Amino acid sequence: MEKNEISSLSGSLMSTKITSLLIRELKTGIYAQAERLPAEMELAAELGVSRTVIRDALGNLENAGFIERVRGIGTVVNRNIVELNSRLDFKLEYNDMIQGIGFTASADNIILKEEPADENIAEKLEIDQGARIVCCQKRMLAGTVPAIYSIDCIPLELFGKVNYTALDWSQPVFDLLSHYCGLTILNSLTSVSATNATPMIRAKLDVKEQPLLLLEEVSFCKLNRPILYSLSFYTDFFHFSLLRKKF
Amino acid sequence: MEKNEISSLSGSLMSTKITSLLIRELKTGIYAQAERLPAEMELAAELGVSRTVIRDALGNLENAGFIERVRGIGTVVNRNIVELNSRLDFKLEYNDMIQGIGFTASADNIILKEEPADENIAEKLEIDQGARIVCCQKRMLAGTVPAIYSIDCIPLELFGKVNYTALDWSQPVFDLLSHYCGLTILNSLTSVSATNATPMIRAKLDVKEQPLLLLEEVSFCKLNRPILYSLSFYTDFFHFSLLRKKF
DNA sequence: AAGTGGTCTAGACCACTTC
DNA sequence: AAGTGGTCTAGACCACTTG
Repeated sequence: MEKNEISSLSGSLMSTKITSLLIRELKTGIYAQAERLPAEMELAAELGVSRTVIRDALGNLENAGFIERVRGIGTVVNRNIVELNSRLDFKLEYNDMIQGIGFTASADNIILKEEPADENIAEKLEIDQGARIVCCQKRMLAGTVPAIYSIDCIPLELFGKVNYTALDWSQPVFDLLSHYCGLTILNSLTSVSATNATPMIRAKLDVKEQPLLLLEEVSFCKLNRPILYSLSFYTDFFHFSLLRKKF
Repeated sequence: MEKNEISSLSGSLMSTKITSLLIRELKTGIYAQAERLPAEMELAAELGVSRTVIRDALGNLENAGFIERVRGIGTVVNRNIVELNSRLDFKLEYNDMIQGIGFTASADNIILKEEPADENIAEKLEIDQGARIVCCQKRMLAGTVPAIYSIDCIPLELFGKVNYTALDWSQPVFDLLSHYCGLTILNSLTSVSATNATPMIRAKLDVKEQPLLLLEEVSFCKLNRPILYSLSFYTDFFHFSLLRKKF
């Protein structure tokens, strides 16, 4: 963990860089076996930043449940939570989720359409009803096992002059939005439910009796701007974890 | 929003008190219509605390998705998120969840048992396999509609000299743990899935085809100490929302 | 008594957006 | 140029836990 590593980290703010660094060190680095983190003043000195920045970063880690800070004791690591990999409260691309548990991700059965927005989608994406949206349905595989069926809807206007039909929609939608629309997804507001879905989706996911987990979500970029509406159907291939906090 | 209100707020740390205050003001108080919050220096002056504390509190609000802080612009309120009421990433007692959406909460079909912990529960609660646990099953109603079936398991030793069979188990388990064991639940690690449950549970919840949402959770008090293992089966009476963040 | 995190002061400069 | 949030300095004291 050297100072010069920090400048190359993701994130524009120093505290987010330190946050990422500490998460990495907690998961697989020099704190991979640690039950405590060093004192705030120590960390500040080691990483060459002020205690302010360290406290910001530790605050982020605490919010994510990775650590607990206790007066008089120190910064205690919560290993149960550091070691989780499929967290429902973290927004990831489908590919990253699949790779995160050690499988090769791929997509097939891709259907690309352009449609007018219905009332529901128009409201969610804050666009006019009837405005054109691009809808991409696909099936995601983990290795050879079908694991997710997704329907992603994006306002056509976000593509500007880009011809969306020429893009490779087997790529993660996050990447398309980032490369061709210059938009970065920061978070998503998600509704969770259990469903039997449609016979078509059940067939594609190769399930029989078993119900599916449905995530209906609106994804936002900077300043709460909605840019993506999606439905994702999950088989029990994934075991989603979630930290629920008292407020 | 007066200074003397602050001292009576919940939480021991000043920043958590300010956090609660600001959430209340954002939901139903003087910022209920606000698109922005005042500048940090202004808030600090108004509330009689330093900018440090304000920044801690705003950090909490940002982490919960209520606001976004932008350099050069200010603190922007995310009304979509402030106005949510059933958040899956917030840990609430069943009663509070039901009352939160405007219904009267009650419990029936209560079954109380004492059992030895099986391997799974022993591991989750960090107790010896075979150690005695108290299991309380019940059905929660929203008004007259069955909405949740829950199974709560607590290590017997936590009750010390208290005779648990004499307690009123229609009360929230949080309250029993707090009053009789002196333990406060801070958060829970939850596994989310879709299930058809058992015929008994389906019958009690009065559902036909519709699958249920299952939350399997371990609840923790201070220093990551597990004190409660529970299974909760939810009908589609609840519409759970969740903020998923990119990290 | 020593060490920890939580709060505070009273500034300062930087990066960014808006006017 | 003015105002915002992000970072920083160089301290200080308090509340709490441990030796």
